[in-house]
Amino acid sequence: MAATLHDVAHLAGVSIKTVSNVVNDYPHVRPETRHKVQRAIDELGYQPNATARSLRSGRSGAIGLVLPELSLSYFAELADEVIAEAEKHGLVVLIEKTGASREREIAVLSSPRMRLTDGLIFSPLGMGQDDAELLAVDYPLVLLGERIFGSPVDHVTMRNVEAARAATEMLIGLGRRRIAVVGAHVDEGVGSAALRVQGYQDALAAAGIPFDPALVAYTTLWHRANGAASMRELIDSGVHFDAVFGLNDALTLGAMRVLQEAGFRVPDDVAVIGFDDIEESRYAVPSLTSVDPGRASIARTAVQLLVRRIGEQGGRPADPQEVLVDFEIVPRESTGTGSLAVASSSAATPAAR
Amino acid sequence: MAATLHDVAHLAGVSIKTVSNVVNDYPHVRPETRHKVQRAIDELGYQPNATARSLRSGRSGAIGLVLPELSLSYFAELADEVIAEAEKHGLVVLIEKTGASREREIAVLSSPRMRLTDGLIFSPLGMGQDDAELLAVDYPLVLLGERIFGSPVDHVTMRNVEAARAATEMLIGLGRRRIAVVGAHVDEGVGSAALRVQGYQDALAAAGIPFDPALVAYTTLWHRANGAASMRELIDSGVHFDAVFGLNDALTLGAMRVLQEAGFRVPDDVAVIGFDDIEESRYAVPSLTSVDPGRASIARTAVQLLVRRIGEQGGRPADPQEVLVDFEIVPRESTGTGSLAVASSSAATPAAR
DNA sequence: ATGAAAGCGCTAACAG
DNA sequence: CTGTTAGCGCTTTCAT
Repeated sequence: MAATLHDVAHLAGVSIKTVSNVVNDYPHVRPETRHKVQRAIDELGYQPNATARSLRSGRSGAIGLVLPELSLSYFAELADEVIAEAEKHGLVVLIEKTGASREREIAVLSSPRMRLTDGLIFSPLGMGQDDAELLAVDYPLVLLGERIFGSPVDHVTMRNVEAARAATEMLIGLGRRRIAVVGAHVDEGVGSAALRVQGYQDALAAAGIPFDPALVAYTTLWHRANGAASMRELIDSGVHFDAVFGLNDALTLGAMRVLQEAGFRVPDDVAVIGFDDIEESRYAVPSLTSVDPGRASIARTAVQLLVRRIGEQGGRPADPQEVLVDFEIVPRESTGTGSLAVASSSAATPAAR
Repeated sequence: MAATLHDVAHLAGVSIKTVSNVVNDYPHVRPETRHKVQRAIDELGYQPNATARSLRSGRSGAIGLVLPELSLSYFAELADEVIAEAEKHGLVVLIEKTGASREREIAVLSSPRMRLTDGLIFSPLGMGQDDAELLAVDYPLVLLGERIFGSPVDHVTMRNVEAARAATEMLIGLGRRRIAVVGAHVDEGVGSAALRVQGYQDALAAAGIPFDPALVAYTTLWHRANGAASMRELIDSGVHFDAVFGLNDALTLGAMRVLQEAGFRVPDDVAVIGFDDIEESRYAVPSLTSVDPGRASIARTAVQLLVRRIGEQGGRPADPQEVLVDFEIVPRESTGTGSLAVASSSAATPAAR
């Protein structure tokens, strides 16, 4: 049986309040007493009971992170950064995955299991704008992503339209005119796909390039397999294109794979750019140019906003904030613009064998 | 303020015990009463307070998963499967990352923050055999990985030696004799690296191929960058090789990238096989043959063992179990043995442009 | 079938 | 500076 405050107090010959004071670094404790208590603590291997503490204080020291799936690199990397930032605030992270299902997302929002956290960072993929009011929960919540805007909670998101436009402009700047898009979603007014396609169209329009619907490949999910399948369809359709803008990196890597398999040279025949800048893209063959949407900054900001909300005393809560983080294009080989930085060897002797 | 049992009891005109009975599906409640209570619950939007429940019952319904890093695909995919399995048991997963630091790992083991969980699935990378006794904690713990054996806790691990041997034998079966290894660790008696190198050597010995230390590339971490750097060194060293066994996939993908950059054809000049079978390997160019060490099975077994431990009543605890899961080699293009399954198009018209 | 009451281990007034 | 005491919201004997 684990030791309690009582046990320590008893052993040290003081009251539990004093022990509590020592444990919580309350300033006004005589050094002598503190010492005595500390010894008892060490002797018994006392560890405060987090649950009891939490019940009493109303804080658990844990925040929840709700994601579609961890095996999608973007989310895994995001989770890593959320955990790192949470740790700086003394918080631990409970991860719940929804598989991008609207029902699961809604269920998690009202799940009592999550009552064990002080607040949630919520990244939906199934819910849409119409579900905005469901976000008005009675605990601190920070929304991520592009599914819902104008909700009553803090929201951290990226500049999808601008970033997609910049990516497309880069391809145009390379002289490409037949730019395919992989990963569009059918009938979706909002969400990452719609916004990024919007940016793509904006760029075309600004450059006076007509939009050709035949160049748009639709998928449901954004996994590698979907990108591969889309590209296959695109190629089979016989449509001509000289560049590809993939709406996320996983998708794009799958597409690029099929592209090469089909005999296209990247970037010579087809220039390729992705979105997310996951680590893998740096090591693909060829390395994939991508848009870093500001993932690290999103994670940091989300945790900070959540911590602020959690810390809000009963008073008047601050107005919900919408934070847009900055993006950046990371040029690599797939657009022929990258340095060979990653894998260049100072004296790479191709070593014929 | 959230409603409590009292509020509900008051509104329904019953005692809190009755409400509790309803909430917990206690059988002996009159349907009529149950109904009345349910209405009060709905009306108030009552949600049981997980913390209070946890304090009273001694169970939080959360388990901890301690990993080196989520952005390593192997661990992200493992985490995904642990979460899925935990959910089947009604458990939620708290993830803590250690960055593979021994100090952090040891700290987490005794961290009161983790007292908020009912048990831990612990995957160390920094701790070693000498730290085995530190695992004798007073809460349910399931060990993963190959850093520590014979500890006093349940342990789920893979057949490293056999799997590595099988991988090497596959390369030998392809007629390769100069097989390089990427990712070995210096001075390590135990751990994944040592075991897998062992399997590699066993295979060589069994085939009568002399072991050439010049073919072993050492790294510290197993990230893509390390594999890339190692391969660069190997190539620069001028040593001749016709196959590569990478001790994990990330590493191997980095190595394969550099290999191709340096002008080697895979698998013609150099056959490549990895270890872990992460999703990405299916979409690499060429797709990477890999050893699936039984990740899904490890996740499932670990959760099940932990759940069993958590459920153990005060009585005599079961003896610690060591579970070895089965592995499987997944042949793909990098060894010239793979089907084109992933990306083959039934009618792939290479579409000259 | 339901109610009363005693804590789980801790924090936070409030005394002293 | 330290002790006493009252709960946080819930589960759980023990009665009734």
